[in-house]
Amino acid sequence: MTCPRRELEFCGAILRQPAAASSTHAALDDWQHRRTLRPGEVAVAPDQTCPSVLVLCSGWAFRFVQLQSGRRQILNFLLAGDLFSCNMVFQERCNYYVKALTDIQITELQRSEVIRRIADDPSNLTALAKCCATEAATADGLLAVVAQGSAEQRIAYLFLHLMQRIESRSVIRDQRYQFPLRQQHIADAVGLTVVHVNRVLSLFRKGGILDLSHGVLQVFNLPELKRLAPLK
Amino acid sequence: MTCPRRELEFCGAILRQPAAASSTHAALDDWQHRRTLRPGEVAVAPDQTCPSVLVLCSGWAFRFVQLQSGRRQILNFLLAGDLFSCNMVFQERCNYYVKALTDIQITELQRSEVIRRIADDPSNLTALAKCCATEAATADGLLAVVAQGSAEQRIAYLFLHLMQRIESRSVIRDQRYQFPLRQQHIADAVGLTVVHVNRVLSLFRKGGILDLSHGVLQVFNLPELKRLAPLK
DNA sequence: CGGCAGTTTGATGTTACTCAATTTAAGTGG
DNA sequence: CCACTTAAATTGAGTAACATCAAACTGCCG
Repeated sequence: MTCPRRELEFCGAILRQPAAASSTHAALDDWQHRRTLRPGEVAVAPDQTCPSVLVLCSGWAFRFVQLQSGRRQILNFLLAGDLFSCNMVFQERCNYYVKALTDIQITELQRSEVIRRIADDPSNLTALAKCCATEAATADGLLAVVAQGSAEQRIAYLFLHLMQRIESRSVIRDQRYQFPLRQQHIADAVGLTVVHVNRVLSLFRKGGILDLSHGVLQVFNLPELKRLAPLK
Repeated sequence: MTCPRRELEFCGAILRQPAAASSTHAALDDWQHRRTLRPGEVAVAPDQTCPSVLVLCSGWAFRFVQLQSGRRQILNFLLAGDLFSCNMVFQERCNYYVKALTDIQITELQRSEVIRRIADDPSNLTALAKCCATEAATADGLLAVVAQGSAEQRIAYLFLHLMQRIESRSVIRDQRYQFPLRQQHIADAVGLTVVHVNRVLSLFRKGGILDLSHGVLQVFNLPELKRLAPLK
């Protein structure tokens, strides 16, 4: 469709390419299916079994768990091409929600077919492994910074991390990034309150480091931002 | 050796069983190797390339990252049978430390052989996937509780989580668990200071919930402990 | 006995939370 | 285009949780 070529990116792309030596696009359509969601709509929830492997194909989404205290923890943000999670390849049940942040398109891949392709082609297995490794490293990094860092460090880290991921997908001009996050999302991702996130963002703005508004992140002082983030 | 049968547990056991239809134990010895470490010794560090897949075979260890602030974040604790991390199966380089908490034995598996066995037997792939899924879920859970929970909730969660894992490996009597953690380790795992961990532990003790001393965790009021932990 | 690592306790400081109100931005229907 | 509604961002004041600093205490080992 209007989907960019990088549609399935990391794991996804590599899952798609080595189809059984049949026809190119026509044959693919019967094991993959497209779905569209509006902002705020839930793509998967922990109680439902999910028969297919889900890949975000355009837009932004986020994966989170709901705590019984009423709070939620955003585990990560999903960008175009991201697998919802690597577990999804092998597990029917997931223990998290995925919600659309913007308008999104998601691709549903038939699980059995995905597994077959992985078993068939070792390079696919390697690709999946790389995907798992990245996912794990991301989780570790966020844990470390949330557990050990100050509010400024947490937010700086989150932004840098997202910036890198966006950069790997598209060309950035003038250090401007499309950033459809609300302050509440940032808060839920790094374990702060919205109010406090707001204060830190104000500080960053006044300090000439960056400005996030109207869904656009603009970085003025990248070195300073990097200095704040405690690892990487 | 003196290693219990559950040596390689989750992934490990399944990696070992389906050897190429050759002899049983004699043939295995040439692709796996045993190493012994004392408490505090480092098994792997981020800068070194690691030619083999490492499995903890006895004792306790922990995986952590060192932040430039001087703090460290313990990512998880390793029990007998645990793979150091699932990434290790495919990646030579790891971006974390693993350090012995007690006397430990570790098994080094030749990576190429491990990969071959996974590729050969689909059930091994499934086992590895299950291992990744568990690892990811664990990471997500810890992140959520560290980001969103109070000091008491964090510690309660960590303890419950470790208790479950110990239970899955051995029989527990009287709610007594071997727990070789120092308070510093708890602090570094859940993002608190030692002093504060100490206070919370005192509270738990005075509240008749549990007592951790001399390397033994004894739980008196399990329901209350569970009530504290915000998820699971 | 002295030294060391770990634990415990107290006093004080600071970060980040809570509650509450105001302002701005973004829609929506007329 | 303008009144009306709603969601998001911003600001202030008071508070609670946790950090920091410092010291004393414990058990252990040489």
